[in-house]
Amino acid sequence: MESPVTWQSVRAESLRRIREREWPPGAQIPNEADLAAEFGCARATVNRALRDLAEAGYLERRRKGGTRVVLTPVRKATFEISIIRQDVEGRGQDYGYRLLSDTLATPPASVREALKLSSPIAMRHVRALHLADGKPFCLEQRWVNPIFAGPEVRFDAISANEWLVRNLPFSGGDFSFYATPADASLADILECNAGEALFTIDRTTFSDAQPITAVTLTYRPGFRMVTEINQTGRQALEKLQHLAAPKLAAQKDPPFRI
Amino acid sequence: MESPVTWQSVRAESLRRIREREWPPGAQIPNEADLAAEFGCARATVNRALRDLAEAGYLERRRKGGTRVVLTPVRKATFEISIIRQDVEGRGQDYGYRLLSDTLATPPASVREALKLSSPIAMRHVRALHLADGKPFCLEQRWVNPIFAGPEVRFDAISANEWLVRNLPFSGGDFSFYATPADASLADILECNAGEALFTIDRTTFSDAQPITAVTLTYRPGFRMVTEINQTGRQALEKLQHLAAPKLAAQKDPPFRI
DNA sequence: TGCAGCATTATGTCTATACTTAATACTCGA
DNA sequence: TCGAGTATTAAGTATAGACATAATGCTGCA
Repeated sequence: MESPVTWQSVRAESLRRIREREWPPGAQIPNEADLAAEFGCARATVNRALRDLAEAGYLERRRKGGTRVVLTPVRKATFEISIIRQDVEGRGQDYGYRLLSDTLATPPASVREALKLSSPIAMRHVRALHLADGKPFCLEQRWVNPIFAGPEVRFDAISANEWLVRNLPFSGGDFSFYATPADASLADILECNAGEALFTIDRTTFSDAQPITAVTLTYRPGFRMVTEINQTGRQALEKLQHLAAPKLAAQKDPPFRI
Repeated sequence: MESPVTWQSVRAESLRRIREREWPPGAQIPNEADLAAEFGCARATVNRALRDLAEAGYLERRRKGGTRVVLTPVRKATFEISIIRQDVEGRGQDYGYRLLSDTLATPPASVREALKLSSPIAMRHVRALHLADGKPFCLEQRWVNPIFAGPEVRFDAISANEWLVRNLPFSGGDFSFYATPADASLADILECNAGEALFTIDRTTFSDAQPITAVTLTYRPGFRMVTEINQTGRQALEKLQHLAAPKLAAQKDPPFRI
């Protein structure tokens, strides 16, 4: 009895050919129908495998144009952005939270621009400190559109970070990551020296073009954000050995957390 | 004539139900067969749509357990890691490159550990500066395993970054991002003030458990790494209107570059 | 009561077939 | 020679049916 050729095994074998330059960078590979015939499986199975490799950045596919190995592979790294409490607890540390201020004010031009606000409406300005093992971990400075979280929503027991993720999930936006020097105020809050280099994340969030929130997260000195490369790893290699004894194979998406 | 129900339209309608809490967080959703019947399509089509939403982090699926909406959505941000030259050119700036040093030396313990080297073998230590519009953009400090790039490979015209990506692509590894203060040497090279906060990336690369390289990329002050959230966007909404008039729909993966 | 083992169930996947769509390549006429 | 229009190609997707697999949960025995 022949065990079926799985799409993972087709992916594994294809990846081996790419890695070992049997299919060199820039080259066109055989079309799905031919590969299906070679592997002894249905075209849909080949399609699934090659589509996966294309999503991972190994191949480029075009209708009629066929499939080719990318010239300069653009590797993809994926971050899982979890709420800060989960992040701290995931490090095995005690999580703490302290609301510093919560006022209504007109955001500065930079924030209005990031949120694509034409008129200078008043927004909630929330500042809060996240603690790990009792020590400052991350300062959250946030502008919240009061339409989404009016004054009845208090951020003294639960952070705006967590409230928003729980209550307005599934929204879009963008991130930017950079380094800032600690000014006197930041140094005071994060209990570090003025001038220290701090890892910082800016994030804006929208719901269907409506601005929800803009936040700056400033982490304590020494913080690192870690991820693994999107390595289509090692699995399902046994299946195609009658073809070419694949050495490496495939596991999907082992992403990381910040 | 009935136009066929596409998997994108099923994804769009499902996403709408998630967003509008018709399928609230934590709830179990109907099984594939039922949804296929409801939507009037094949189960495979529903499978494709729900699998996509699961990959995007909206749903959790388990055999026999069924499919449920995740409680706290862990958003995924995807970076495309391109070579530095492409990154600079993509900003519309002139790219320049200068090799600073290229020696053989024993890497320090921290690097040996990151590369999982048991014995202190000699590696190539390469330092080079990437320029944008003639000004320092990024300092590359790299340890390269000479097994993969011996002395015959020169890094004076093409950067190690680019040579490795072109010649040893498709390898795995990990990243970490953090902020460092500029010491005197960094300040000198990057033409900034000592003590300035610099965005830094550490990266290690392996090929099948063999260490290839460990690199530290230190960017000039003001550098920002930008990405968009993995927003399953807006498309293919017209198809299921006889069902429930979806408002939002789906476009896949708009990732960014560093 | 407790647990081993089996029945059930929902997702995962493969197949074969058909049709759609994007894009290249070719043809033919100006 | 060029360019418009058409034929062809390869990927994209839908479908029905079948079987595989992982987990749950029930049953019955100890």
